[in-house]
Amino acid sequence: MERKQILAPFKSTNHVHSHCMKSALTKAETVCRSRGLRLTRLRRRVLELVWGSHEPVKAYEILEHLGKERKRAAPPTVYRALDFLQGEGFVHRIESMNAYIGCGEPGHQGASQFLICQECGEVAELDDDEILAVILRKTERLGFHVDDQTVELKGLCKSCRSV
Amino acid sequence: MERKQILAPFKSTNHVHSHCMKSALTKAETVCRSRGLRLTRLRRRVLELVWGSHEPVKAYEILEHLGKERKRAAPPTVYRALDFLQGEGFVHRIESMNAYIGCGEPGHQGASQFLICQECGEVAELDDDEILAVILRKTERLGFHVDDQTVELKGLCKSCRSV
DNA sequence: CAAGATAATGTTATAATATAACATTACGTT
DNA sequence: AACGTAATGTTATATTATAACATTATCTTG
Repeated sequence: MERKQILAPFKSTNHVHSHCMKSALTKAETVCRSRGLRLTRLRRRVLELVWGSHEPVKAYEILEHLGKERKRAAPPTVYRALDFLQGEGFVHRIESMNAYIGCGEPGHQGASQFLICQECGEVAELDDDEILAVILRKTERLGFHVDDQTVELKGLCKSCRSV
Repeated sequence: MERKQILAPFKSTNHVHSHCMKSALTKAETVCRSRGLRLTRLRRRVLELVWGSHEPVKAYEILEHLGKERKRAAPPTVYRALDFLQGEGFVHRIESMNAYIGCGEPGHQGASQFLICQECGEVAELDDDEILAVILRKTERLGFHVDDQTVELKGLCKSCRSV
């Protein structure tokens, strides 16, 4: 099977978000089980909160939510959970926004490219062979070895363009 | 003349840094004059400090330097100067590091790709046609219109690989 | 099961990064 | 010189993130 290159498309208007979230959580559970990791109640809840939308979520927004549910929550609580989720490929950090987004293919370890709509805020995630290939080709020519890529593209998604 | 695509290469060991800095400042002055902008003493000094090395410089590092030279300096002093310098294409912000680097082609308005060596810290800057083209091609296919790209590639530069 | 080891979370404090809002100064124009 | 605008100064505070140590939960093994 060919590798999936559009990990998360922009959503259609009739997309049922609860399905995305549920599917992501189930996938994360499966991956954790197979990797011998603990998707604790806290980590699961943080993952859910990140998956609350297809827009990047800030650490302190998550913190606020948690604060309503438990006695209180301090920043390390959230940052540690996010670190775990990031490390396992369940969420990604959008560097240019200091925010987090659910991974379209939970547990996926490749290099992603993010398309961020400045109008609606939604983010799509690609793992595009050709983009990666050209980046590697051009940088290798300079003797550079890429370990980690940050590719964040801001602009307008299809639906926002046509409004 | 073909457009320059390597705006700032990794430096050779015998590179004379004062020349880079001087050339960047001169260029910035010229560009400001032609755009009717004021490269004030403060802005010039901040630009110099960013150009102090080929590694990204943090806002608060600049602030500290300024603090030694003037009575005191507050954050807005630095951030405002950086905003100006960024806006005119004299420095770039490296999003994944919260830091700033001199633009290899001061005043240049294109989309850059940054190669960041995790060993020596040095940054090279590209404005690569092919990378840009593939990104535009693949995103346009999805109906997405790119306004702004962040491409930051972390890894090992040639000299650090061969050590 | 109990005891010890390890992993996860809680807690307190503080560091690092960035901006808002308003006051003052410098500069260009007439 | 007077005015308007741009730049900088100043104070306060918002936002983002981590260090360090205490406690609790879970796992492992005797």
